[in-house]
Amino acid sequence: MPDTKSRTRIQRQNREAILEAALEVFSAQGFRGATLDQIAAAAGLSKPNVLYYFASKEAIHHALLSGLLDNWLAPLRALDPAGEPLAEILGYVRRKVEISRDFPRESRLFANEILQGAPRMMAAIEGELKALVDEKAAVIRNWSAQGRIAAVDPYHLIFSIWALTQHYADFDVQVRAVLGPGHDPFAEAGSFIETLFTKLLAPAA
Amino acid sequence: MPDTKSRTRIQRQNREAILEAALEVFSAQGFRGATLDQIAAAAGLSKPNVLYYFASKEAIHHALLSGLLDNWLAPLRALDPAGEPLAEILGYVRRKVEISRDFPRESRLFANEILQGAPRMMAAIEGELKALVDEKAAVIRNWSAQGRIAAVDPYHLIFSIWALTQHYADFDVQVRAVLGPGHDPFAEAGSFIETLFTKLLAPAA
DNA sequence: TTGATGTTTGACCATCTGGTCAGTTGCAGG
DNA sequence: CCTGCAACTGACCAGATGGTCAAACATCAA
Repeated sequence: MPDTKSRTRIQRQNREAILEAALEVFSAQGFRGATLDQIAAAAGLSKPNVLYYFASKEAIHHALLSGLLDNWLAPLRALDPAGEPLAEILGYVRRKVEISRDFPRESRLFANEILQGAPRMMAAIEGELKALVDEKAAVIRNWSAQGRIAAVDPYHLIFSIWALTQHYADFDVQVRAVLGPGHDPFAEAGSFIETLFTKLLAPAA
Repeated sequence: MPDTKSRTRIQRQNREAILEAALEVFSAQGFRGATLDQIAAAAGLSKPNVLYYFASKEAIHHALLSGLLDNWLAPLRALDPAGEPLAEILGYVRRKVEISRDFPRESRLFANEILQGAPRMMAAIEGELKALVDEKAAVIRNWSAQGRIAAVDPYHLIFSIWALTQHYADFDVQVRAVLGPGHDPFAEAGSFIETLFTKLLAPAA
């Protein structure tokens, strides 16, 4: 199992193909629902060959999840304490909507993991994720205290942004089934959610 | 497989025990992740005995899902076109929060199903669910047109209620991990979400 | 060309899992 | 007490699945 830093061209290509295929399969079927044969077929490789690049099914899943966390936290990390409060929060919202639109499989992979009790991500959630949220919640609380935005619980503000944006990726089939054809769920959601938070955060008169 | 309408006391008890156990296991592991052995163990029965009451794993899952839909739609169904608009919508929100608090496993079962593309629920979603949402969306749109609440897209209003309330059931472990101890997520969420929609729906001055 | 290393595969294995079945046990009505 | 049906079980099966391995094949520098 060659996983030192020295990767040949073929190694890089095949590892990439496997991760892409695994994302497709894991996000649609969950960890236990996915099979190595499905992943191998989707990657255009034989099963033993897949296991030549990754030690186990677990290892593939783990590689996906660790690669995911940074991208997942980036939008919140970019929230600037020195910026204009409402613009910063709406910017965060917009970035999250875009991520849901452009990376729905990643969102579903994450949702699957949390739904099952986050067995393989608890550490990251209690560590990195919580630390970042704590930090940004303090920033938002400060903005509220200064009267620059309405007084809201910053944690639940963040949760509500997660809930609203991820919903459109995770429950995509339901949203589309209910809306019927001729809709662009993410575009509509974007402006709806923006309105929602604009009204919520308007400072008291 | 005795599933006529005539059920003995033991039949009722054991079927109930199996469904309860299956809800626990399916909601935590997803359909493919769950095994009959787990369900049988959780129900305190042997595997063959479980299959004496239900024809297959599929049949158990199906029984759970069909029993679920009605309870799931009830809160929206209760939204009264003749009532006071804001009170009706906030009442719907409150009912959904309570359901997330009291039936988180059912919420996760549902979430698992939708996440995987709703393979066993598409019909119900495109049928019953869509019909009910269409009906209530028309009611809400009417309220908006009359200026009794702000002008909002009624579909995305309903989606946002689903997203916010179900998030606290489906992502419970994440919410608790981030909040840390000493919190009552559902109580806090309840008042946060109520505030959110109150501000959103306030009619234009 | 050749050897060495990296890549790929068919065949195989142990285990798990949904499901079957013949037969045993329990129980209620006569 | 007995009979007949409901309830239950151990043993078993076939297919799926994660993973192994020896051997074959490709690639490339010397």
